[in-house]
Amino acid sequence: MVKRTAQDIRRRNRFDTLRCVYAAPAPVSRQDIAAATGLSFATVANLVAELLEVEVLVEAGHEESGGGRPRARLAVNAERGVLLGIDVAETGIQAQLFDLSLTVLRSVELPLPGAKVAPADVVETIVTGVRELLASTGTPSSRVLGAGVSVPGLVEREGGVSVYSPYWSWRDVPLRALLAERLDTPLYLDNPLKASTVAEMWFGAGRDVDDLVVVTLRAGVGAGVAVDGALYRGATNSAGEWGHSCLVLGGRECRCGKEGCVEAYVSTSGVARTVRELSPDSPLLRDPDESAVVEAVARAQSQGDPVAVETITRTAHYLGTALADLFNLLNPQTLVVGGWLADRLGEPLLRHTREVVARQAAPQPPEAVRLQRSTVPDNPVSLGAATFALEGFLNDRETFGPVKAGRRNARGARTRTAP
Amino acid sequence: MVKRTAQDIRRRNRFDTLRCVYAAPAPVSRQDIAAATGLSFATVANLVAELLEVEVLVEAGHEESGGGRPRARLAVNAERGVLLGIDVAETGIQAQLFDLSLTVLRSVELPLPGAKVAPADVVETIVTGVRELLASTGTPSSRVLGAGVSVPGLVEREGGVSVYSPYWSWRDVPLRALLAERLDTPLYLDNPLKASTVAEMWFGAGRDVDDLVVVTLRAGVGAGVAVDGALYRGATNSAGEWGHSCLVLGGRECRCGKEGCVEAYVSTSGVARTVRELSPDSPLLRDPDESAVVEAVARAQSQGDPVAVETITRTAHYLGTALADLFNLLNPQTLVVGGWLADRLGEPLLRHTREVVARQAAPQPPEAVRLQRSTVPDNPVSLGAATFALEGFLNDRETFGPVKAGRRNARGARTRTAP
DNA sequence: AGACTATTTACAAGGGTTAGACGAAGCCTT
DNA sequence: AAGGCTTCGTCTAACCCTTGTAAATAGTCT
Repeated sequence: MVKRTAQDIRRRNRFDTLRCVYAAPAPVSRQDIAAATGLSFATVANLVAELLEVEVLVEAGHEESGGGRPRARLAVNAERGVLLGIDVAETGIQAQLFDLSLTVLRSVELPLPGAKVAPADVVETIVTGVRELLASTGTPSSRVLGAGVSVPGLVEREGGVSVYSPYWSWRDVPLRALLAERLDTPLYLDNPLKASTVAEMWFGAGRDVDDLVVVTLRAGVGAGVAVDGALYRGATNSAGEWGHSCLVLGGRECRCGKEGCVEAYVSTSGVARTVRELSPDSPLLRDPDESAVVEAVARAQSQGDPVAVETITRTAHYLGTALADLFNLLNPQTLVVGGWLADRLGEPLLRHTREVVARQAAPQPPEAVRLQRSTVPDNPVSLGAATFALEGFLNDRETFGPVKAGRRNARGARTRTAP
Repeated sequence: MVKRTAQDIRRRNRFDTLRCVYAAPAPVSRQDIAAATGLSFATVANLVAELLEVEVLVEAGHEESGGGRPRARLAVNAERGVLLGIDVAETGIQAQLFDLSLTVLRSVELPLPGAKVAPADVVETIVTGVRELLASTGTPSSRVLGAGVSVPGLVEREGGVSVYSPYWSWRDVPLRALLAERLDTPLYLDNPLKASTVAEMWFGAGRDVDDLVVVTLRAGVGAGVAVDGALYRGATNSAGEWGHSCLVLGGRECRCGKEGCVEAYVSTSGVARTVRELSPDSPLLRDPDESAVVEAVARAQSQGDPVAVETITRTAHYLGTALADLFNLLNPQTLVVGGWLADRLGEPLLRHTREVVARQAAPQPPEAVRLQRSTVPDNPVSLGAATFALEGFLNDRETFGPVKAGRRNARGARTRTAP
């Protein structure tokens, strides 16, 4: 059984406090934070003092006051340092440099060799990308607070090992160790589903929600689950493998070897297949590339093309059925749909899906079924990876010591004066 | 956001400590508890002292010692009081009286009126059952520490309200309030899935596991999820509604109105349907009652009857597929299958199911896929209901105050002697 | 009886939260 | 310009929880 200590509470409260600051569109006051987190004002003041001390937060002006001392406004100190977020995908990597407010400063995309990709190739590409990001922005590596790396597949997080990667058939590749030889910064490894979920929790629809499910629709599909404000990882950090859940027993063959997987219906290739099933010689299939088909469907449906419209309807039916199951099983406060496919097919798909979900999720009352599109801009995976680095930094015991004697003494407290 | 305090830690540790004592087949020492929970010995000694004080635990002899002070053995004080567990099902209720070691002292079953069942009927039946249990055992009601009531459907736990009950079309019935008028004991309301899961966590396969999924196969089917040693409830306490997840899009009609639900395949009626599909005039169907069909299948398969064997195989295929999805999505340490159907079909079903799950849960390594039958004897629902009452009692601030001044003073500690 | 050993108990220290007193910083009135 | 009023932020003492460690305890062994 995992042990829980008082410091976990503190850590959690620090997270909540900071999440509040990130979540707000404008600088917030200590009072706002206390109200939002449910913590006492004293505690918030404590935590904020600590965050100001290490310069993660800064004071940013004051609120208007109608008599009485004006509230100080707090904001993230974007200048405090930078974070790296790296999204390793099948065909290439995207590396992004963020300031501490998690604004993208610069990004690069680098292809991976087309043939069999070895761990060394990925390491080399990442290192190149990182060097380029730092060089082009003139950032000394001392300012990097941490780097998050997302690799597909099963990841053993603490050890920084890619346990299994489907594309490249990796087994137990100690990726963090390999990268640590080349990069001098704290490294955090996880997979894209977890990264997207964390991004959504800090900066997206999960900001003011404690239980949510994030579903990502791209070439593959998957889910991330957050319970009680924390990412749910399961026993071996592989919770959320939802893409190969069975939607149709004995249905479409899936690339995983099974039949009827969710992914065979609501991924990029799944949608393309739906088009082919509906109308094998539809002009939508002119370009055989599956992404192109999806783009074509998106364009055509807005002009009322019947095949495109029916494709959307069917996809919504598949997706809605699968999502209703998630609602019933996990009962989240809200369910977020993101990923390239969801972006492309956008509101029309979601609108239909919402109807299906509402119908199928009975006996859940309809208002309990909140379904929304991801509000995270740009690439949620690299943002999420950077967020892992942020979380890691916030847990750094060097910076955020247990109520440091130094600081407290400086303020004259904590030193027992009596016998 | 829900607030976390230091007392939560204490409460949690108290639970863990006691769970240890319950879990062990024989009385355990403080050292055993410390080892099992990962707590320091001092803390365990603290908690045990408190539990001894309120007489929930008693010392039960000493271990053999090869030189040195022998370890004291601790056991639950069964005499400390009694708990009630009430399982309200479609056709009748089962009420059980437990001592504090959660041994059944007596049970009664009472039918509910066959026609439309009103809340007052259920209340009346429960009250009758409880009176009978107490009268027949000569238990004064002052010895009852609490009563747990399981009702099917959606339950709003804090309020003690049955939000929706499918059998009787109840909506927002304030069951706890109604019962409180008639019974003078703390009441805890929840549904059968949650109850079974909690029973499994305290007394079954979840004793030494922090993340588990409990699947119940009866007339209906459902799941319960425990995360991090605590029951996962979701946003509105309705997590675990798994029975109407889609297994076959457009498949068998389900009584819920949807098609292809898990429940239409692996419930009692689902199995009977499988038999009918396989061989419409099989002798297994002689008795048209669905439970009787399942019993017949269980008997016949052990004699190698081909229809029965094929029924088992198919059911295992359905069940295995559905369970593999749960493994992939939730990644529990272990998955427990219980319920009348699982009891009847027993090991043959599980053996086949295990194979299917192992095949379909890739890329999970096979050893990560632990699938076992429920080890809770008798009725897990009423046991779980009683466990809710136990948990409630353990959270009672009267009994387990925050480090009570009284007790501590008696022992001479905690009173600052200096200025 | 005395030595030895392992278990309990007691206690102080350390980490956390929080109410409440008090100084600080603005508005407003006189 | 001074003083009242009001609200915010800091500080401190009090309380809750865990835990390392010294002292007391209760057995076995010689």
